[in-house]
Amino acid sequence: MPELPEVQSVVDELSPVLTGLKIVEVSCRRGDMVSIERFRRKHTEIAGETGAQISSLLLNRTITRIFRRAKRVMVALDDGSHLYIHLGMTGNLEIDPKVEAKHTHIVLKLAARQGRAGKVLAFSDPRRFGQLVYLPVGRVIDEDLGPEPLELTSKRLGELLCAAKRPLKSALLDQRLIAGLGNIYVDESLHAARIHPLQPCTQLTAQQADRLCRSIKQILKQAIAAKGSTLRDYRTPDGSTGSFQKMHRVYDRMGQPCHRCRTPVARILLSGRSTHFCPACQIEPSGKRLAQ
DNA sequence: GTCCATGTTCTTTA
DNA sequence: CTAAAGAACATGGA
Repeated sequence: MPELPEVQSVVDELSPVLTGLKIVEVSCRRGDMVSIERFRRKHTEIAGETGAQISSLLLNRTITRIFRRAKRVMVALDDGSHLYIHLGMTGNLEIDPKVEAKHTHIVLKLAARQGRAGKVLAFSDPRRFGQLVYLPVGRVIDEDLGPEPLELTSKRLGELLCAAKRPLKSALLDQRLIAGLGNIYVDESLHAARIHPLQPCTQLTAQQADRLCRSIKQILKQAIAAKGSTLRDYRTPDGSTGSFQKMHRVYDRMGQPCHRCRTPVARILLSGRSTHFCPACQIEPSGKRLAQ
């Protein structure tokens, strides 16, 4: 479900409703959906142990701030610790769910305070690729994450990318280089910048880096304004859908005409991911390369 | 039954 | 050692 625009939309909705509220009840049904210190693919510990641990760490804490870092919904707590929710592919955060979803794994109850209503926050995720991670005080929240794409300069983007010897798309998906883009927005950004996804990073020109940087920011801003793309599962915490999927130029449009030149959109497999591009307007580079 | 899916980590290979 | 490629995770829809 979530890349940067979807996560930003979730955060924008959660923040005004939950900030300042105190966690008065934690219900963790699956210990393998939570972890401490870092995201783990699979848990080898005794079932339930981490869940109980996290529950006691969160109980009676007050939420001081909610923000986004990369694709993570970050929650700052009043003792200086943080937690984050990574939504994986199908994760969903819902406020005051009317009916409990089939795959709800963690539920936080927040008390009413200072004239503001109490709330329930439910984290559900059918595929269970997501996770709630607790970060103790002092733990770096940026570990292994590259810079935010919306804060990049084209110079920095060029430097980051030209070091890698692989297709541009593969580098753009690497969260250690740039954190927040995923399959949809990489394809859309490359199309907007008229760059071929298979182009080697080493062949990136300064002009292309500049176009790419502008395109990434423009696409992300438009997508945030549209509250993200709802392909299937994604909903904001009040249950509404995003609408940016209507503005996709290449993603999931194989065979349909390119909006710029009417050439049918192509689809290939790259880094194990579906990759969509216009074979006519996403062309080979010309000009001086940033790397040799 | 098959293939595919907005993501990431872990393992294997080069 | 590093970098790249592939498998694994798990569920559900077409």
